[in-house]
Amino acid sequence: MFLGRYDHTIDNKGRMAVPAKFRNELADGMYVTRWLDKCLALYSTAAFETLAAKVSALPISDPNSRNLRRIFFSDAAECEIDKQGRINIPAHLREFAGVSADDAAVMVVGMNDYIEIWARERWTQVQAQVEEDPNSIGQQVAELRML
Amino acid sequence: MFLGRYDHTIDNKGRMAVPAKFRNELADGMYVTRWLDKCLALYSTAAFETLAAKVSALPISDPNSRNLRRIFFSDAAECEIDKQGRINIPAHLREFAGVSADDAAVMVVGMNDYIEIWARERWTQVQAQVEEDPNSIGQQVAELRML
DNA sequence: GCATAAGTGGGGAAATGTGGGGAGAAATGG
DNA sequence: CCATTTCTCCCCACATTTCCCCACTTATGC
Repeated sequence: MFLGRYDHTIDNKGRMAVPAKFRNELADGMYVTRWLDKCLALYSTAAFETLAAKVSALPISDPNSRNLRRIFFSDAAECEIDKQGRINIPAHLREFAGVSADDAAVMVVGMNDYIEIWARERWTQVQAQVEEDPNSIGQQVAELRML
Repeated sequence: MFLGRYDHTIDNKGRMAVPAKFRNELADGMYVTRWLDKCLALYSTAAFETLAAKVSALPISDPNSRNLRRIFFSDAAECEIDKQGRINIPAHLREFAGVSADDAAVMVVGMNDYIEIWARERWTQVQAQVEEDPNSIGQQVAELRML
């Protein structure tokens, strides 16, 4: 279960520290790929394979399904963790997510069954956007509790 | 069943003592997250997992659902209790609840199936608000009897 | 009043996040 | 084919944070 958010950096060699609390669940390897809303997604091997199967099962006749499949697979990369607990994010993914600058600030966000990696500026925007919403996050969660 | 309220403090390391009477029910672990009215909620593992499953089940195709999910999981944290019966409240949650000052005063409130954590000032405000409106509580209780 | 438990504070060891150097592999150009 | 450059990976080093343990004070119960 990936929870919480962590302020990290991607150094000028493209390395990013994986939050220590996430490493156990990623011990069997991990995969990074591009994701919706201009962020990156990091999956454990098991989760990635499950998701890959689901994406592959989408009807090839549907244009949206084809596009999702393209996004998902074409930019995916396996990540290996070094002795300092860091992974290497491929250059094209760093560019996609807007974290290609030297020592770029990123937010690493637990999403229960996967992890999202955001340029910090974009993350604060998302957060601000949600806070502004009159139908607040708390309210929506409260409604979910009732179900 | 969580009952009663307790005057506690969060020290400058972010640690807060869990009321002794709550510890039995939280023996299997607990999770803290943001909640309505700028307070924090503390759940038992079972209760949190139920809620997390509901949030995870929201459709990823909807941008609002994606953002809801982001905020929910990014502000949640598993809490481990130390030998003194304390838990660590993550910094971003302390800020959210207005208890980021050193040795901040908090109110820990039993809410039957979960626990609320309040900055003491905010708690007294809420209480005062209720006192000002003597009819409302009686009225609501009366309405509840109808159910 | 005494014994036990509960809440609070602080010190020290270990883990975490980050930066940089250097060996080796891969790519480029002659 | 060789020499040079570039890139990747591994290791070490440092600052900071986190975690664990011990000690003290207050509250509770017999």
